[in-house]
Amino acid sequence: MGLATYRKSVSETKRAAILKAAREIFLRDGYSRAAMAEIAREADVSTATLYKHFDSKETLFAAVVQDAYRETDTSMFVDIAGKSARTVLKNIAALYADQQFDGQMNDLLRVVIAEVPSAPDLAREVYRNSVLKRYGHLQTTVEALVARGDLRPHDASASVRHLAGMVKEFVVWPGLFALGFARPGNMDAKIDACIDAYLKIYGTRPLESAPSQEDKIGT
Amino acid sequence: MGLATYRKSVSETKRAAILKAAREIFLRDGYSRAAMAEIAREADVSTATLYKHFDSKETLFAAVVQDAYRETDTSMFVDIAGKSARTVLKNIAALYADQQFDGQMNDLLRVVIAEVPSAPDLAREVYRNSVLKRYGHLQTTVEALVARGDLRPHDASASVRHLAGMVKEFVVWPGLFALGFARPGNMDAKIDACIDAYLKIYGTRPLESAPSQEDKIGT
Amino acid sequence: MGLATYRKSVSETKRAAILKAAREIFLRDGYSRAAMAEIAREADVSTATLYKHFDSKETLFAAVVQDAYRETDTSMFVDIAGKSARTVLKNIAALYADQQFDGQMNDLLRVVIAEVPSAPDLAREVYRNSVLKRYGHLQTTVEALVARGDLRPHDASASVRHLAGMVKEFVVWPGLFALGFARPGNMDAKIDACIDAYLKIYGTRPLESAPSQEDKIGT
Amino acid sequence: MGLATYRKSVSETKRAAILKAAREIFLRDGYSRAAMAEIAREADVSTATLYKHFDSKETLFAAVVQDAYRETDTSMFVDIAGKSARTVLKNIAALYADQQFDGQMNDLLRVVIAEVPSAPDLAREVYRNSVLKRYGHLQTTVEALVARGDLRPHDASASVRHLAGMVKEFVVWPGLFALGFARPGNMDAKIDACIDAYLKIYGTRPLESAPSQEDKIGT
DNA sequence: CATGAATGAGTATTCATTCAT
DNA sequence: AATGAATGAATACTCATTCAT
Repeated sequence: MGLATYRKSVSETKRAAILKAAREIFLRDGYSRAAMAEIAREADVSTATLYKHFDSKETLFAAVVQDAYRETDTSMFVDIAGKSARTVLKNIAALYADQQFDGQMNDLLRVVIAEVPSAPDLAREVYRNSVLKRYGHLQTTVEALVARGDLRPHDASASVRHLAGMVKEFVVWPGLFALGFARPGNMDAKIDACIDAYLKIYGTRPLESAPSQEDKIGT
Repeated sequence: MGLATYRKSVSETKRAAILKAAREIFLRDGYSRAAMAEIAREADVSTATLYKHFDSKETLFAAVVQDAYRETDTSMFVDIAGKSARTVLKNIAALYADQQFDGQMNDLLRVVIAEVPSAPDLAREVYRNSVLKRYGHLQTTVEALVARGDLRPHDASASVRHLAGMVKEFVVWPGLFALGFARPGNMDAKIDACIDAYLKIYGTRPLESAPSQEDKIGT
Repeated sequence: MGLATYRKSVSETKRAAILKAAREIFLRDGYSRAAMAEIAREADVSTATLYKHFDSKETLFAAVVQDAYRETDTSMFVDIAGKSARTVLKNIAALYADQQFDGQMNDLLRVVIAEVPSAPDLAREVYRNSVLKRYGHLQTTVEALVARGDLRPHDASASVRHLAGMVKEFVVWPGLFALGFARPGNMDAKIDACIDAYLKIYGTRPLESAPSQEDKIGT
Repeated sequence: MGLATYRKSVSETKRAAILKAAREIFLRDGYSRAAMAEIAREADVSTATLYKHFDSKETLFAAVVQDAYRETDTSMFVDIAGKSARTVLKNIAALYADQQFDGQMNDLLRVVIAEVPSAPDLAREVYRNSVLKRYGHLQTTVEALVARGDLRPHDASASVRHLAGMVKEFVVWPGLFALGFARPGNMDAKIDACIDAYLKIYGTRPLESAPSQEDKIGT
């Protein structure tokens, strides 16, 4: 049994190494240009071993994507107790931005989008499990804020998408068009401005602790 | 000269046929999977003729993209005279949506995004000439509405991106994750909701002719 | 008839332009890499016109070669009257060297040799009409020198090849291995040394006007 | 390790088969006309395997050339002890002729020369490692003969090239102009005549064991 | 169980030659 | 007679996947 355990752990190690290498290569080269042989070399395993773990290039890619989203998707629940609506929303947005930038989510998203014609199921799954699931979390939070009286009653399912759309405009969209798009210095101010806009519509208080954001916003 | 004219017209015809076929194949298969031979066959020319017109696969793809954007980018100026802010913004949004859906812009965008690692210049150019240029047009219009007193004075360069972000969330974003994403039936209502949100923040009048949109919005 | 003459002269002009362009391109790129389209462009004619004059690439190449050799092969007769054997042989060798270097003969030779597998007849013809014919001329001259008593009686058909072999070693051989091999500064001294060696064997006089060549020769 | 050894031997076998096939095809068709697919077929491997062993057509060709010269270049040292100058030189010349004819060196040389425009480095290397190196060996031998008193003191670096030039005239030169030029029956007599000429200039003894070569020489 | 050599189908690109005007 | 656009066959090279050891 000790042997079996040992073997299993070795196997798991290799699997992790393959996933790491594959992520790197897929992100750098895109799906089509990524070569299985290079992934194997980078992971320091033989191609045969690679195929022992993942049936095909497609399977491997799907695993890379799942793996990347597994790290992120649960972490967006926040405790609203003792925090203003603004603070809560800012925290969530900051978390989201962190994930996009630090986890190379934009690069990954780009590859997933690229493979829509040949892997439509994967893209749909990513959309559901990542995009829509986040909206769900956000909506739950927003509804809690409404219940607490920090936000006016409204259709939260629509408002969260408005908010998300505004934030993505700065956090995701430019990253789709450039490799390695990094967090600009004024990112926080831009996100603040989105939340301000949101609170102007749905907030119950005049403009709680509103920073004079208008002068900070430029391009 | 008759000969030259004849040849030119034949050549133009073939060029157009190639572009059409290339667009179709690129949109269907993505860049990497698209085969020059198939494009040639679809355009009913030989591969050599194809290469007479376009130096390489990359060049051809760039031409397809330019071609697609040429059809759209000039058409977003609207006359605001005699129209309410809401009407003006709705018209622009509708125009944008039309372009995205009818011109297969989402599919094209996906392919451009896919090629960021290998054709970063093309992507940057698309981002500039298409995305940013549209924001410029929209900003001009918004500033005119401000000048007319329909909107409150504000940083229009930021607000147009907020508006665009909200609209894209419904018009573009889902289209990146699915082949042939078509305009959903409730698209107009969703766009209306975005504009309502925008006018709630920047509008000068209470809520001019506001439709009760909230009950129409679901998923 | 005036018209016919005009046309003919135009045609001849074009033919000459094609030959000139073809020679240039063939010498620069070799046979296989030379492109008919580029030759036509360089000659400022259409490809169709090119094919009107020369049936095929092979035909054109053969014509280029014939043309090149036509300019040179008749000019090696020299008048021995009033000149020493040394002077006569030096003149001939100098003439030969001039032809090889100025007429780009080495480059041409290289292309002919390259095409032996696909154009054996052409190579054989070049060998006969150029190499062997020159030997014939040289032999005639040598026999005249023998008759005059400047050289000892011997098998001139063999001796001329020995002389030619020695000279080629310096004049032709290195040129086959390098593009654009130019006449080195010490070429004359090297040729003199070959002729000295020749005269040591076949000369009748001790060493008529022998320059102390040994110190000049190095590599 | 048994596995590694096995694989290595299989790999070496394939590599050798590829080199053999490539040599054959290159010699037969020349560089440009030779097709990698045909070489692979002839070697009974897939094209991919071929490319595993040799990065490109150029690399393969260079390897073929190196391989051919590796077989020959070390073998030209001869022991002069107890042999007359004539015998020594004859042995060397015979060795050289054997290499040229048996090793298909003339055919190979032709292909190398053909590729001068596109692979100048390879040609230069062949010239240095093969042509010039041989001259060096020959010069060493000649200087030993001078030291022993069999040849008169002279500039050996020049004289060996004269000798080589004379021999090449018969052994190499015609072979460049015809595919599969084989050793003619009178080759030995022709080579003898070259050595006779050489000894007439540089030999110290009247004409040791001189065969009456003059009647044997024709064309 | 791991290996890495071998596969063969697939692709972008070139070029000698023809033909409708 | 001259044009130059069009052809289609040919070719170097790549890569996901398999299999004998």
